[in-house]
Amino acid sequence: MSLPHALLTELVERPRSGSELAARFDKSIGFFWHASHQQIYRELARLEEAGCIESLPEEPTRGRKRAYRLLPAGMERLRAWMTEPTAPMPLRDELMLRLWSSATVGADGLAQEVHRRLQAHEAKLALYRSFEARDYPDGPDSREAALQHLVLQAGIRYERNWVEMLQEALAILQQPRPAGCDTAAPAPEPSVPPSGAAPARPSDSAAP
Amino acid sequence: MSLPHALLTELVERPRSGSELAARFDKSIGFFWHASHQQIYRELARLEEAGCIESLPEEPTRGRKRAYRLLPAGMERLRAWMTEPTAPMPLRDELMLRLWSSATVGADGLAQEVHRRLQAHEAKLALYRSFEARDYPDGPDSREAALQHLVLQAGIRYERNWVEMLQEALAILQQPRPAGCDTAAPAPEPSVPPSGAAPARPSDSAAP
DNA sequence: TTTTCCATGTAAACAGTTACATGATTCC
DNA sequence: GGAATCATGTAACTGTTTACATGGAAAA
Repeated sequence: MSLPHALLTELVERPRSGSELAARFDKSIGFFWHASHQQIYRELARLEEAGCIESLPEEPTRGRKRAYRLLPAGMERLRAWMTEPTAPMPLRDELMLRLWSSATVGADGLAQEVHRRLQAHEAKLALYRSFEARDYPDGPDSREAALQHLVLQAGIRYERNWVEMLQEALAILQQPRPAGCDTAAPAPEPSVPPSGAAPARPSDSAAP
Repeated sequence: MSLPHALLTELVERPRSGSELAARFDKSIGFFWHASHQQIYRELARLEEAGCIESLPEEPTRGRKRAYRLLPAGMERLRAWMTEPTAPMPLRDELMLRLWSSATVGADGLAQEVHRRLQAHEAKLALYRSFEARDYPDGPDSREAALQHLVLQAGIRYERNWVEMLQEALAILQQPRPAGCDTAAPAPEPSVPPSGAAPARPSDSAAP
């Protein structure tokens, strides 16, 4: 239930249309929350019906821009939300699952996939760092800027984490084989090791 | 589409029942993929219908344990999945969104919430580290153990990231106010400031 | 036997994704 | 005028969560 509040926050500053909001979700807010335009339009309709926002061009027009303005009820809802408890969002990633599976199933072709993802995360890390260099070049920021800077730094750390992780994963996947295939060539893999072959099964005891 | 493959992976070693699988999702796999027991039972039914697994006690019994065994088709599906491309999972967390919102709406009571989350992540970090100390006490692991160790390390890094982040967030939230009002006192917010007023608005230019 | 807990489910609501549709604007 | 693009939607599907229901086993 975070999307409506993300939208309300964006409307505090000034009225915006769905496409403007969608564009902002690809930039700043997108560091830690993503939303497609379909989600945004649907949520805007809900918020309007709930009396949190109002459409400025009053008649519903398809194809023409339609800005929404924050109403007092929306501001109230936003403030109430700020003090509610949050639940930690668990780490959830398919590539991690595959690395786990590869320990029991075999690592055929996985190095290639890991390498692809590594490149993607490196690119994103570089992008975020360029944002940081451009938008926060000087020392300590004001309180407001510091909070937004912190959010960007979270994105940077997250990507850096992935880069380091995947580099280690590559090292493991390529370790038993000699050199020469660390960037582009897919690592040759042992074809189907027997299922019970893994000597260590820490997962069986990985809880108190 | 990762849940079925997570289940299939768990069934490679030996047949397991729904509750056994659910228990494992709270431990090892839970570091990077979570699933409730409802999801698991539904997915097991699907996998059985698809011929990937088979139920050992053949008649469907409600209330009694029901182990599933991996079938060749399931193993095939698992192997095919290992080479498919993956999409990076974007960072998505509600507390980050609130930190962002607090820059424009005000930070009332947020420090309290940040502190609560900080404690939760510290606890989880300590738990994961204890797993690591117990399950991987000695030096370098075998290839299989190294992969599973890496997954645990990813969880550790993820939690450590959060701890560092939230500590900084606390420092920011408590910095400008001398004392006493960092958790309860309302921050006066500019009621609809003119759009260009903020000194730093990196979000407006945070894209190439 | 009654209670309690465990294991297996069912049902409904919601969030998010994908594919597609339509009206307006702009550019040639 | 026609094509391309932008802005706003609709519809269907999948995945996830929440709440509840039921049968069996074990314990009191």
